[in-house]
Amino acid sequence: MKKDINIKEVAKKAGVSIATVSRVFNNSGTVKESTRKKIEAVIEETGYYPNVLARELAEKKTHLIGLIVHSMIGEGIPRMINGVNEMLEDNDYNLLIACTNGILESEIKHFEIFRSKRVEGILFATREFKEEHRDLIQKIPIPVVVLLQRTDKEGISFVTFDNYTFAKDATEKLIGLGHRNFAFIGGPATSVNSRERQRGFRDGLKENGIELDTNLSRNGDFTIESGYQQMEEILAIEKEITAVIAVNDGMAIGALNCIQDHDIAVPNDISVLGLDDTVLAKASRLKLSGVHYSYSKLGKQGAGLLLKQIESDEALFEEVVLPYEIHLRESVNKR
Amino acid sequence: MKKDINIKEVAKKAGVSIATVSRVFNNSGTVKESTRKKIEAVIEETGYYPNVLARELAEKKTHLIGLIVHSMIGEGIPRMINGVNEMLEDNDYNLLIACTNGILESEIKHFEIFRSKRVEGILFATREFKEEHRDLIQKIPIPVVVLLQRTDKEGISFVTFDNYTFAKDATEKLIGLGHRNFAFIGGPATSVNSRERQRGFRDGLKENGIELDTNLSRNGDFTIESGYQQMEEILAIEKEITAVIAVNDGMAIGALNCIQDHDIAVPNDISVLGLDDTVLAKASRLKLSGVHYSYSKLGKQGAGLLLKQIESDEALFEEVVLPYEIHLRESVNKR
DNA sequence: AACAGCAACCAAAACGTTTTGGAGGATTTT
DNA sequence: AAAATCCTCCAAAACGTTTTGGTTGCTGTT
Repeated sequence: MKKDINIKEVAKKAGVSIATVSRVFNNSGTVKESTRKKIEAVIEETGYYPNVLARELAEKKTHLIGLIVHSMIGEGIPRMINGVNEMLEDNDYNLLIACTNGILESEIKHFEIFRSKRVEGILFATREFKEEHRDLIQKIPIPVVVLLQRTDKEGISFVTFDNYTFAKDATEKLIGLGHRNFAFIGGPATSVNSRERQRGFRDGLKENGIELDTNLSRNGDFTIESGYQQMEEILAIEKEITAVIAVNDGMAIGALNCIQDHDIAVPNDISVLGLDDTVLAKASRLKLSGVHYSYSKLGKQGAGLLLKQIESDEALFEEVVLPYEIHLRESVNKR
Repeated sequence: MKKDINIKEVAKKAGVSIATVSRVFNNSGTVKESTRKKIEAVIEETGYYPNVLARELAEKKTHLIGLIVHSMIGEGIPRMINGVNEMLEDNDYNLLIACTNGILESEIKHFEIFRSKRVEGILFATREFKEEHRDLIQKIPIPVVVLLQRTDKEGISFVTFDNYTFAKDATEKLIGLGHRNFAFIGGPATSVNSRERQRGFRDGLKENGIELDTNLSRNGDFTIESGYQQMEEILAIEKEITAVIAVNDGMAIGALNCIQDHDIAVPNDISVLGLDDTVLAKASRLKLSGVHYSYSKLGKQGAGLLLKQIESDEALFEEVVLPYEIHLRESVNKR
């Protein structure tokens, strides 16, 4: 370890007190032009830069935000982090990141680490928001904003997409195009967001008086392969369907490929839609339809909300639900 | 701000000195069982947890690593971060992240912020490693490991993939399959990694005595659309090619789609290979060939190397080049 | 009986800042 | 000419730890 020069040495070299050096560095208080010049010269000469740790200790402010996510993989979360980052950068905060793989113990551990690191606020994204999370957050005396998940109106702020609504909306768009025979490919039962989308889909059908064979609502694991696999099984059961909705693009692409491999025409025989909008949507020759929502904006707004809570003294509580857009592209047709 | 209880109060409540409380908390030194119990009871009761800032100030250790990346977008970097994270977690370090969009001023700024935050080491990924970066790193008295880029043997450690070699290797694989007429789709000239791959491709041809019409070596911008576009232009120039290599999957997919839209058979007429291996490779019905390398391992090794440098006193210098695998899938055929 | 060694603890220094309460001198006001 | 004000600066306290150097009293050795 190099020994860094500290404020005391600068003060000595400049023949002033450390208070004056501090004032010069932070532009606070009044300092005579000549002494300021002198101090600045010493700073320049010595390459002094302040020890932020000491400053933070004295100020009781760290300008640090903690972000806890369950995964880094996929298109969404990195974009979200990007958004968070932008907002923090604009406000001179720094970002501490932890990835938990959705393991509760790891989540708890990182809440504690972050707390003892004195972060000023925490952004939290998990796969499913549970009781334990609520308890955890309510026990912690620093602001927390939950991302990508509702918190069930318990005074914990969140910003998320409305999975239920856009899934229902997309379903109804297809119904509006004349579709009546649907199949659905959901994600693993552990994913709340997938369950919500599935619920939206079901309600969309129900409210339009359309029955669904429960065998035609299946669960994959978000991969392209599982989309293919589930579609294979759907086709084995029932060939009369005219539209397939998958909760994500990967499975939608898998389903699309499967259908085409069966020499069934997309979109003329079967329309395909993914409740998602990743690069995959534009990868195939036949552009996939889907729902677009901005993870980057979500991150930005979440961070903004958190900063607002940090500034404010009273614990304010806000729920933000972001908009979406349905993009019908080549994979969808009128009936 | 809540007032947190501090070690002094704990000491008072337990009727001991703060030194003893510190010893109990850190399991250092010897403490009588009975006093330990008493102190632990007070800690439990008050919910005391230490102020890491103060500890770090006293210890002159932050257990903090800074990661500076030029972008969060894409499949690679998030995986890399994941790898970094794993390694750091195992060693009880925390991760501070900044994203610069490749802007030099932003990079410099974050080096300084991180330094004054007293990070113990910095992982640095940039689009192109320049003079300025070398100067920057050599001026800074803390260990730095560069990721995804060579540093030109100047005592700055790095861990990267060997873009040149795998590109050449892949090219020669295709030559081995009988291909003689190539086209190439590179990235923007600003991307070193793309340029390296292009160089590998060229040398692969040259060493096998194959000429390349320079019009058939083109540059896109990494997007699917630009791959399509460049392929369109290639086909307009010369239809006799039998293999196309693109520096990334996106452009390879674009090229693939374009070729098929021209009713040219892949792989029978033209083989397609991307020097990459993202989800896109498995998205189309016809699985794309490519080169696989693990970003996650890169992150992990980079972080490991950095930690090693932090532990060790002498400035050690290491260059790590990670292995790759070439996957020939459906998009490639013998000639 | 004198002393060495050790367990258990404490007071105070050190870490490097910001901030506070004043002090000294110059300048303005009355 | 005295009083009030302002500018400039300083010494010291505060932030909450870890660590150092010692002290105390006890045990065992010679």
